[in-house]
Amino acid sequence: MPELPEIETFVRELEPDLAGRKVVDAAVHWSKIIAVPTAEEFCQQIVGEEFVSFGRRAKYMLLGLNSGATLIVHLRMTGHLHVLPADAQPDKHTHVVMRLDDGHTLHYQDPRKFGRLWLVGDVEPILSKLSAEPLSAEFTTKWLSERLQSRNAPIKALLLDQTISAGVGNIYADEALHLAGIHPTRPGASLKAGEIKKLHAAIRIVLQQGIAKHGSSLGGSVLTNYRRPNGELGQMQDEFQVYGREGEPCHTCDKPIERLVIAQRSSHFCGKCQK
DNA sequence: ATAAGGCCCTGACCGC
DNA sequence: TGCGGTCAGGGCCTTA
Repeated sequence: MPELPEIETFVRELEPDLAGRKVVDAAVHWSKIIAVPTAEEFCQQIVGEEFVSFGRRAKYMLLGLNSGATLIVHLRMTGHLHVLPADAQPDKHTHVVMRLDDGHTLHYQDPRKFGRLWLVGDVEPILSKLSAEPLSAEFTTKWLSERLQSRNAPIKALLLDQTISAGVGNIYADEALHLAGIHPTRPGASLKAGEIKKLHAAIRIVLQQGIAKHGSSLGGSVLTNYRRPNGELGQMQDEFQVYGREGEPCHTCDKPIERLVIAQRSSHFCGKCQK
């Protein structure tokens, strides 16, 4: 599923194709995919806009437009944004089509229909609750420590909380906990200072590795939930130590990787390396 | 305030 | 081969 590294890859690789392009026509085929404004207003307002800046906040793509408005895209589970030739036919999972002034079209596809698009003048109301960017200087060990203290929920659940570690999802949470040697069921408040320091470092390391590997791609079907904008697969899945490896030997100690459901999400961990 | 559970969706997968 | 049931899962909402 697309998490911070996947979204970062998306934004970086979309920029060369979208920078300076103007939207000349837009159609929405499934209206709920537009969170703000209405689908009709979206189609009217996006026409004439030019893509001028490309950013990311946590798992949100921020596509800046020449009017000052921002097109925010969240891919959730199975969303894709692709720049395609003009004659590319929308398939049954294509919910938004934007025709560009250079003859290409921008398609938003999403089999699960969980993703959302916002077209707004002010991004703040949508992004205001997010924690600091985990790769920024603002995200310190102290910052993380303050948000874990007095929390009794399992650390795995807390890492998925976007007000604690923004941009971290199920995969990178499992990988970070393994790298830090921390068991996913540990209550947040039970972590010692040294463990939080290790966890803080581990979050940054796995996210940076994910970006370097252009994200992770899983599955081999239409639900292959992440591809780079050019259709290529990411490479991070080859580096996983625990995620999706239930029953396979831990690369460190050979003990089979275990799986447990925590906060309605599957968690993968090594019972020997993670205390 | 925190924590837990439900909901949105539908392709994949399993058992019969 | 076909059918029904179950699962996955991010973020938001409701409930306790």
